Amino acid sequence: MSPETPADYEKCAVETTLELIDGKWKGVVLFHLLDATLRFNELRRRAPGATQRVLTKQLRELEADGLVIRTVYAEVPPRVEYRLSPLGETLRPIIVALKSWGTAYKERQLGERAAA
Amino acid sequence: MSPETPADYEKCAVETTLELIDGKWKGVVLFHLLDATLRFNELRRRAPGATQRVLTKQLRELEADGLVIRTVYAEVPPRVEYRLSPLGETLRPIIVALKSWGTAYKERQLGERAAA
DNA sequence: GCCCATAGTGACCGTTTGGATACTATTGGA
DNA sequence: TCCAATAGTATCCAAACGGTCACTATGGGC
Repeated sequence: MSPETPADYEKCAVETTLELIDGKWKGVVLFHLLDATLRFNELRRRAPGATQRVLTKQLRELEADGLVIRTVYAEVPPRVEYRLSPLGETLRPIIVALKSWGTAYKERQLGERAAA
Repeated sequence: MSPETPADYEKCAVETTLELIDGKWKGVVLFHLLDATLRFNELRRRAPGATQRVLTKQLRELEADGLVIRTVYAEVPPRVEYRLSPLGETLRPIIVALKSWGTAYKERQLGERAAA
């Protein structure tokens, strides 16, 4: 891990961030938690296509990485809420940037397809 | 793919971007191409750990997605140069943001470990 | 004639990732 | 009494991903 050159060090930093937000549904989860605290099934509805098992796993990873806070209420039926941690909050500009870039990219593609 | 709600649409946009820059070495490659046009082996040196096969594959994906331009010179020994496309250039603020966030994250972790 | 360098490709393999499906506990309501 | 809802687990499976190793073409230098 000791950086041989400054370039090596900086390279790793890009990867570090990507590893944390990489996972098929993590982007979706983080994006929706920007606006609100959500319960498990609310997240499921916002990530249609994600199975329970996978969504659970990704949420646990986000929690383990300190980006998301999971709060369990001792009720029946169970209630579990997910929200961004302060650290997760610092990702906000990045998530927003990813979203707007992706939107522009998709629109560009539509334009190209229309032209063809 | 037709969005059922605005939220669904926006979610996909985050994923769209992540899918393009996801890949173990794509972040590294893009980061280094921010500064310079690089030959294949120059990129290899900046991504130590990536094998030829994998690096080639990721470069081809970046090329196919229109983020990177690959130029082959008919020389011997071969010379192939990689540089950001105009579209890839538009990722610059995101790459820079990922890098600085990752740097801060790693420093934070060092601080925590030192405190423990 | 042989080796070097560059920028790959091809065969093979193991791990990780995500997905399908079925199952659980608890309690309030019909 | 039986069913529904929530937030999961458990088990099994397929595909994707990355890694290792060997191999290629070409022309210049020794």
